[in-house]
Amino acid sequence: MLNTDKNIQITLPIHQTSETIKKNERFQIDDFKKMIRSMGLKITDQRLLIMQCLHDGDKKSGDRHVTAQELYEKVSVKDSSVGFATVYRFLRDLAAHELVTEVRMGGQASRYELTPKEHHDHLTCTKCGKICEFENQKIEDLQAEVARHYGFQLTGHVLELFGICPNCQKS
Amino acid sequence: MLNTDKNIQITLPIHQTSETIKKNERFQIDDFKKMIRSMGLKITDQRLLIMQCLHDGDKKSGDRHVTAQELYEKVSVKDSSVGFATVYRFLRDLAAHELVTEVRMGGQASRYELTPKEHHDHLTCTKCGKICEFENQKIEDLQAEVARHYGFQLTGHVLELFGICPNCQKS
DNA sequence: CTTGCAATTGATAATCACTATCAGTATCAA
DNA sequence: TTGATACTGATAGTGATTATCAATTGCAAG
Repeated sequence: MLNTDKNIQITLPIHQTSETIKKNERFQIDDFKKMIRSMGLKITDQRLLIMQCLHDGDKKSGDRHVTAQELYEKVSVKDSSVGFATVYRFLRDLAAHELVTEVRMGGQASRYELTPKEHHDHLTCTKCGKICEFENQKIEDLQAEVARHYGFQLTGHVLELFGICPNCQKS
Repeated sequence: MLNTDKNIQITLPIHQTSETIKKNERFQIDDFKKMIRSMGLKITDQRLLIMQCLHDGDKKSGDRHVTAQELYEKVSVKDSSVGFATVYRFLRDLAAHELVTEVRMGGQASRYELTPKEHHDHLTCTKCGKICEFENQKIEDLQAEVARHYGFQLTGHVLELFGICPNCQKS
């Protein structure tokens, strides 16, 4: 059986004080509820938990881009009764409403992240894997122009620059 | 049984004169053989046929970006004994050696094209999978500027625009 | 040319990511 | 509280791609 709203904090790491937890989590949960409602969906414990896991991301690696499977596993740790169909379904809904951003790269499964408030692209070092996020309005404008030229209604883009970072250029 | 090297031109469109065919095809075949050898693979009739079909592309739509299935069907028309495993396998080898470029996007199957000499980016329809190629020097310049700004030595990039094509906007 | 053997092939089964189905369950407006 | 309706989890199904393996073939060495 799932936790109800008022005791969802028991799924959080033990070392945090319950004070901190309540304050932080309460804020996020309300936020999540708004997002779910904005899609015209009902609020369920499963969906809140999925959003929480999406939001937390992979704390170890610091990577917010998660596959559906990985997300399902994260969710399972906190509540093993949640089925993966629910995770996939909800992720699809979130992506359709652009509340999460889907990135699919050759061969691999799709990766998802909560759509960041400010858009950014990536500049990745091919040696050390370091990622710089950047934002360039001129490039965005030109992209829109290109799409318009071909009569496309632009819905998204992937811009990844690859290079050698300053550090790796030395060695 | 597969055609041998010396009569492979029988698979070409009938309306071309055999003179034209021999000249054009001879050139391409030698070219293809070089590419296959450069990967350290053996030259087989199947592989030559696959490359030929890849090169010819979809003459009707003018789209060179083909899925593995579509390519398999093209190949099958010319020689129905070629298995689809062979097509997939060879396509994977070609992609690994960057002789073909793979474009994969949300939900749909991968599309492949012989890696073009001149660089271009893609504008992909998320509904039907149609791909438009474009080239925009201003965007390239801005990318270089961004990289310079972060002290990166730029080595490559991926720019994929996603949207709804004019056709799919109607329905 | 033969020949030998490793590379290649095609058929098939398996896998992988994802989706549809459906009976049971939970949400929430009234 | 309640009932229509949305949601859920289990399961089976799909479509693209990959692994397996016995039979075949390319090609280099003789």
